[in-house]
Amino acid sequence: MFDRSFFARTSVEVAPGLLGAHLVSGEVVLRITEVEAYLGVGEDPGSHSFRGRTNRNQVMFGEPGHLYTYFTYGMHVCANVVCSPAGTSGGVLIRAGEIVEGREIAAARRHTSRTSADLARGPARLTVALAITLADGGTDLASGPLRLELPAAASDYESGPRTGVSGDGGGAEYPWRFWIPGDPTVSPYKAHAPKKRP
DNA sequence: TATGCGATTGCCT
DNA sequence: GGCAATCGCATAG
Repeated sequence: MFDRSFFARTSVEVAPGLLGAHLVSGEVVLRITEVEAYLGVGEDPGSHSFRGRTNRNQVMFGEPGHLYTYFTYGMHVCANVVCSPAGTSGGVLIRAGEIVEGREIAAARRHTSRTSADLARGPARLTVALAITLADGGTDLASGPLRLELPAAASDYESGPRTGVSGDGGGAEYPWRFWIPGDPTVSPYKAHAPKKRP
């Protein structure tokens, strides 16, 4: 099932509802176990859209329920689901999940992972496992080979500070990381490296 | 135009 | 546990 209006709310409201959802990419299906919410213009210093619309983040200002992809650290692609109504911005970063179908295909793409839990544990790892690239940015996740299927029932979840978000006024104080408790595919929490104090 | 760093990962010690 | 890899984006000048 896919309900567009589900995504037309703030990313913090949407994020826990994505736990247990299936992200389908061709033959490979991911069960989402960990996400992070990023809000919009002027609301969230950790968000790519904090300073307004740019060429990179423009899809976050479009129709909710689409895919926002970005390139980082010179080598990695991460995937978000666009939230909040068109004209406003926000997104939910898919941080980790369990491959529930097409495990052999995903493992072939992820030749460095040794265990099945490692296949899609981490935002850049799961895009490799699902073969999601920058070219998939803007895709409508309602239908097609790359799509999102919402869970029938809400999952239990825990929340805490986001990973990789700087602590000094960067929005690390907000508990906008959500995960399914006890799931082995949830990435271990790692606080952002503190900046040097002169 | 120049420069610093990031919503990370994997290899090295 | 520590750090290199690697380049697009945003900010400063």
